[in-house]
Order: sequence, then C-alpha cells, then structure tokens
Amino acid sequence: MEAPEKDKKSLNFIENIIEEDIKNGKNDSRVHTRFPPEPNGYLHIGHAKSICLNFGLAEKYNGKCNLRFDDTNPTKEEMEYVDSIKADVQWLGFQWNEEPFFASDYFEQLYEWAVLLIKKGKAYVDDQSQELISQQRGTPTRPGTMSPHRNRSVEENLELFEAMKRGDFPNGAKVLRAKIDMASPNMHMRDPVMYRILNAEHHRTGNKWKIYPMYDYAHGQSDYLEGITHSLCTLEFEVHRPLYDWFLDQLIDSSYRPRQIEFARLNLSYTVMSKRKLLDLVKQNIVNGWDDPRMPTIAGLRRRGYTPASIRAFADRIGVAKRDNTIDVGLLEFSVREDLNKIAPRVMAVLDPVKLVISNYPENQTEEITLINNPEDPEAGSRNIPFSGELFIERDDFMIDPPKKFFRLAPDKEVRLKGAYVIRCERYELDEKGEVKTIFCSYDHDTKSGSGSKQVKVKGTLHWVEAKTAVDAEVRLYDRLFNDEDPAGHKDKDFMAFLNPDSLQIKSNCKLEPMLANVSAGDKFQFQRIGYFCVDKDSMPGSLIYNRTVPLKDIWARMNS
RNA sequence: UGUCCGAUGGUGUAAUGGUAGCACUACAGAUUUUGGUUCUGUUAGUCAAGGUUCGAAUCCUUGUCGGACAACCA
Repeated sequence: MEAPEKDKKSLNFIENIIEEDIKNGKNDSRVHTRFPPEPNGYLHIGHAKSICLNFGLAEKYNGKCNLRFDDTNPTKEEMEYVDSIKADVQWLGFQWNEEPFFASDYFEQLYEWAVLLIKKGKAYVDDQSQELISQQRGTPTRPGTMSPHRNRSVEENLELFEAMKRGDFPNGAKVLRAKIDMASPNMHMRDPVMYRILNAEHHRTGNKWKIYPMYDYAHGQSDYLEGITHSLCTLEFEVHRPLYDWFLDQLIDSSYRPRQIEFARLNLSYTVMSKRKLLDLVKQNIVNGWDDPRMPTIAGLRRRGYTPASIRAFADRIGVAKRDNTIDVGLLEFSVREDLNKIAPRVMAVLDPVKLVISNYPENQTEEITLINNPEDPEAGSRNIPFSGELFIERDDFMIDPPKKFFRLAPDKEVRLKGAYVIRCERYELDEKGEVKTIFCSYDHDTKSGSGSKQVKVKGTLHWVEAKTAVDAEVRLYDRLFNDEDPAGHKDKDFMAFLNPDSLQIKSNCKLEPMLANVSAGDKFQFQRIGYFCVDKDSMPGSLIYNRTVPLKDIWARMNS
C-alpha cells in the first residue's frame, strides 16, 4: 500500500526551481534553456559543465535548449569560433533546438526597444568620455554622480541616437545609457551603458551597424525573444540580475518571463580555466595550440583521448551548486578510465623496450598467441599475435637486484608472459654503459596460457611484443600542465611559474604489436598494464604517434613514490 | 568601510524541521594470467556562539571566514 518512491536521485537547486515552476504552471510549465557562448575563443571543460547542464535539463524535462551565440562585440568575435563551438557541442553529444541562434539576429528589435526606452524617458545619450563616465560611477561604497546629459529631452535623445546609428560619430564619442539610479548600491544599476559606437565589421551583419548593444541590454531580451524560461549563468552575473529584470520590466507587458539563475563555475585543480590564461599558453608556445592534449579545452581533451561519455559522466558527478568549488582533476581522470575500461581494446605495447631472448625456444619458430580483446566486453572477441624466441619487454619489468615486493622479472625468478608461457630468467647482459642489454630466459612449454596442461603459480604477468614483427611508434606521455593545485591562485606569483616541466614526455622508440600499425586518428586502446592511449591526429602509417590519455591505476608505482 | 552570494569528511554533492547519505580520494581485505577491472570493509563532516522547537545541517540573531561587483568585455 505504501508505495515508496524508488530511490530517485536527489535534485540540485536548479532542478528544484524548475520542478516548482512546472508545478505552478509558470510560463505554461515549459522548460527552455540556452547555452550562450561568445564566439571569441575555444570552449573548455567549464563550458562543458554548462553545456551538459543546459542541454541535460532540457532533455530531462522534455524541453528545448538553444545554442545562441552572444555576438554583440564585433571586435572580438569570429566565424572560426562559431564553427568550433558548434563542433564541440555536437561532439559532446547534444543537438540544439532548430538552428543556432545569434544575438545579432535581434539587433533590429533591440534597437527599436532602445528607442522605446528613450521615448519613455528611461534612456539617454551621454557625450562624455569613457574616463569621465567611469569616474562618475562612484565606487561600491560611494554613490555615483549624475551625468550633465542625463536630462536631455526625448527629442534630442532620439535625434542623437539616430545619428549614432547612422554613423555620424567616431568610436567612443557617445553612448546610450539606461536612466536608472546613480546612487544604487548595485554598481550595475548606475545608468549602465546600453549601446556603444563601434566602427567594426561584424562577422554576420558586416558593416550594417555602427552601434552595438552591451551584454546586459542584449541578453535578457534575447532570452525573451527565444522563449527561454530558465537562463542559467555563472555566479559573477548575480549582481547583473536586477538589471536583467529591469529591462524586461520596462519593455515587456506579458506574464511570460525568463528567469536568470546563477551557479558556481567549475574550477579544476592543476590547471587554469580563464580564456586569457589559456590564450597566453598558446601564444607563448607553452603548448602546441588550443587542442594541445594538455589543455583543458574540449578540443584538447578530445585529442587527449577523452570520450564524450566520460565528460558527460564527469559533469554529472560534479553536480551544480552556488558555492565556489575546485574539483580534483583526479575525478576527471576517474571518469575517463571508467568509460575507456568498458570500451578500449587491450593491446600490447612496450614503451621502453629491452630485448628478451628465450634460449630454449626453437630457433626461427614463430607461433600465434590468441588474446582476449577486452575482458570487460565479451562481444569484443579475440585476436592473434605472433610469438617467438625474441621479444621486447618493458625495461621497468626487470631488476637485477629487486626488493621483496617486486613481482616481475629478476635473475632466477619466474613470471608469465601475458597470454603465453611462464619464463625463468637465467642470465642477463649489460652494455658498455652498464645498462641491461639483453635478458636471457628459459620457458616451460607446458605452461602455455589456456592449455591447462600445467598449473604454475607466478606472482607477475608481463606484457611483451614479438621482436621481428613489432612496429615502431612515438608515444607521447602527457601529464598535468602545472605542478601547483591552483596555479592562478597566488598573489605573488604568476601562474606560469608553476608549469610542470615534465608535462610532455616523448618516447620515440616504442614497440607495438602489429595490429597497432593499421589505425586511424582517434582510435583508443588500453596498452596493457600501462594506460589508455589514442592515435594522434598527426599520426601517419609508418610514423605512428600515440597519446597517453591517462595511466592505469598503479599500486606498484604508488608504493615506490 | 557598501551591496549581493556562499559555508556539510581531504574534494565535490544530498538530506526541503525528524536515522547526516552518495561519489571520488585514502587505507585494509577478497578475486584476478593487466600490481588493471570487480567486490567487501574502514577512517573521516554540519564555520562559531546564542535563540525558537519535543526535535535544527535546515528557521531566527550576531559574529567569523570565503567569493562577486567600480569595462563603451561577456
């Protein structure tokens, strides 16, 4: 009789608001969100949070989500960014409502509304310099003073605004301001600028306009025109909300209202997120472009080997709230391991090879070894790889004088070669520099994997590749870009002071199993016992390049650090 | 010395006046032909002080700490 709610996931504060609004029939119980990037740079993981939030909410409540480019500043915006943003949103797995929208589509309507505000005595043209206006605005603790032009007649304002639009004045000569309250404790209400003169070519409207609306004037009205119900933005816009509402109240006579709701932006440890700092990294060639695999950009994560599903899962896990937060980058890494564990084929690759010779294996003999492609996915099947008496193994997997917990190869010790035989180390040779050059082992033919003919317990299993058929590759080992948890959080030091000198380590002499030669960019694998890797976009047949997405969890490495 | 916002284990996030839960991390154990995966367990939290109440993380007051706001950027 008591029907206990299935342990449904608890709601975040935005979902609470939405469900309340739906219950109350607000805006006809519609849910319509929007993701409103300015096309002036590449999207990063913080944007991904917002994308997942906005599109996710629309999906959850059977609503819609618009992609809207906030292109009100022609001096900063470019078509190139429009395209990359669209690609990133789609790559994440979301589809926007109808076609992408642009704030610039509303320039005409916005202009008419501005004229209306002038006619209502709620806006005026100011001739003062930027400096003067700024001075008159006061400070957060001191009220501002009124502009001498504040009480111009409606007719004069109309004329002047029209002249601004016509292009009669140079950049910066005049602005249109909302007439609100110069003494407001909220700086944004002290007669904010609505329009400025900009003689610049707009990426969509070309040279048609000489005046461009400011964010505060454009955003709420754009939301209104698109029928947005819940307009989500980050915390720094909280103080803008009274202005958002003020414009709508002056202009709109309807019960429908979009509502601005602010949430805390994402901060990730060991990286920086501001567009300016990311741009610095690119400009100073600290990284190789916006899609460098060390960048927290969506393009960078993609090239690094992150999957859309892993980023969506991450966004889901971090939640959304209003308090400042810093997410441990380890959570992002967990999310990608979790996804790749399920889908990435297991392969054998030796990053730092050392020759291993099996002395009692018949000379010139080769056999096929069958390996399971993915123990987590029965559908993934199996494959054959060659095995012979000459192999490469990982240099780290052999120690001349090992500590007690070392489960790998050492003189007189036994290990299993993954999928093949148990071998015993008989001896080894050093080169001139004293480095191990060749390891000589014997194998026990009756221990072949799957044969069941002999049960031998060994502590360790090593990955390997057959020497003659191995393919060469370059492998790029990426690590976090900064050594400091919060590189941008130091007052006394620039974030560049915390760069990790080892954020990229190139291994140029890697040996891979044969099938890894025949791949295409973006293909993802687990290099057994090492980590997850993907084929870089610059990889070519004959000169293969693999990127490390993330290492496997490594208890042995942790024990030794 | 203004206005607004926030404060729950190491990091995030729930609990909507009624058993402080979940995820990640850390640690311990089991399984394992990847020192991976999986499974089990453990440590660990309501900023402080008052008040309201049978009962407060939740409501009220005061304080403390953190953040945002003074672009013709978004």
